[in-house]
Amino acid sequence: MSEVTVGIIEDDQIIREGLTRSIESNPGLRITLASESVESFLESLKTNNETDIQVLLLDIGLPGMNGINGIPHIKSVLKKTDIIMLTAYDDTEQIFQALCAGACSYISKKTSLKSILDAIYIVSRGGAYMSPSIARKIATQLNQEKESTSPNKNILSERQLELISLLSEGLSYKMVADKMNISLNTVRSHIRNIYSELNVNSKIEVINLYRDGAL
Amino acid sequence: MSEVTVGIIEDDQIIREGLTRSIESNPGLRITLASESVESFLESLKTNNETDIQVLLLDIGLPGMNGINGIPHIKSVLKKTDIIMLTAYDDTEQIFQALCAGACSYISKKTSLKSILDAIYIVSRGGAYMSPSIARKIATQLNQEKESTSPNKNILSERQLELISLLSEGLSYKMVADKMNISLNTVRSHIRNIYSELNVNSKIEVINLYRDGAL
DNA sequence: TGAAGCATAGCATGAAAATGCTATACAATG
DNA sequence: CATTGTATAGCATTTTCATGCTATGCTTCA
Repeated sequence: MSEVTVGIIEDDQIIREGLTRSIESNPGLRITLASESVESFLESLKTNNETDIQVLLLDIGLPGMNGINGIPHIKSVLKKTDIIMLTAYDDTEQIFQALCAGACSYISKKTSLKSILDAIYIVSRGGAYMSPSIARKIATQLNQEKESTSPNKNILSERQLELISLLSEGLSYKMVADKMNISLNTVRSHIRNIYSELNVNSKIEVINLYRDGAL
Repeated sequence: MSEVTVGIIEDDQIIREGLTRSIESNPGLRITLASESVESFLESLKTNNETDIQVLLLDIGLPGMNGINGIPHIKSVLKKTDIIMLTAYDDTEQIFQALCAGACSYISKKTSLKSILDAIYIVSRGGAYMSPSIARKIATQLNQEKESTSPNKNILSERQLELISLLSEGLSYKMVADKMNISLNTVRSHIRNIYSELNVNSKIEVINLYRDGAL
């Protein structure tokens, strides 16, 4: 397997050069561009006509544009580059913003150098790396988002939910009946019961509730 | 540090017993309960009055209630237990459902035994473990909620999107027509055009695309 | 200036869904 | 042992949807 090309955007010169040295000392990795801000990074890309960056280590706290806001700009030029956030801030909000903006991994600066190198390799192979504490924050956040005390939570039976799940895939009553091995009329009965329990009167409304995790 | 107590719910006897042996052979870990279904697990908890399970390995494909649907039931009894999904299915939808339901980690059954043991330790210390490929799926999913990789992105006009938006709220054609101040037949025309542009043939499919941010 | 795209509108028809009833079987529960 | 809840099933009716056509007025753009 050929070399993995790596970029760095990090404003702290000591950290940036330390990372550069560590990465360069690794035979499978090569730094193609290291900058101290998103702006200068994008400019260097243009002037050097450099596009070979498979993995980018990106700080958040930067002079000028911050790392998260910079992601769309970077992605618009380097469409195939995978971005690893490498940052001191690791609160849940920032993690989510970064991932939603297009980062594929998020690592705390406290992480060992070895783990950072591991992460680069993992990402270059199409994976993503999340440290245990960050993975936990993601899990906790996801699980709270739908922990809503919806009044409709748990009022439907397993069978009813199964039926809704099929409906939500776009199946007709007839297809649902076949798939669940029940008659078309039974599907209708279930639907009637579900509608009256949820106080709705169309498939769409039920599916919206289902997809919002309200059931 | 004291022993980590572990539970297992897995219907395949060979896998269940293999895991049990591997875990028991590890001095820091102890199996307190291994069951072949959520139902029998909950029952055993009751009859044995067992509540000491710090980490639970949970399969999805189980007889009776599936693992994801079982999470709320388990959590209602074992509030402090951390759940690791250990399963053969690893599509994005399932991963998200599991995490949203309250699992803190998700591991493919293809994962090495060592990684599974690592995951148990990590979780018991308050972290979470995501394999590279699963972490990547999570990152991709989060970021797709705003990205436009879909071939259907931007192929619909403003007016068409407005119409879909109303449809997705559960309005009928008639209600949409009133709200948009156009005739019922015009709504039909729009729908026809939308269906042919998206290559679908039902409201549900369009709304699914719309809600997935694919339009 | 003519083609292309979009929004508008109509008519017609068969398929699917929503809704009104009733009814049986089984398990759990008080 | 009667009640409640759930899953099953049937029939009938009205409404809504999906889809086949055609057609006009308005931009935009080559």
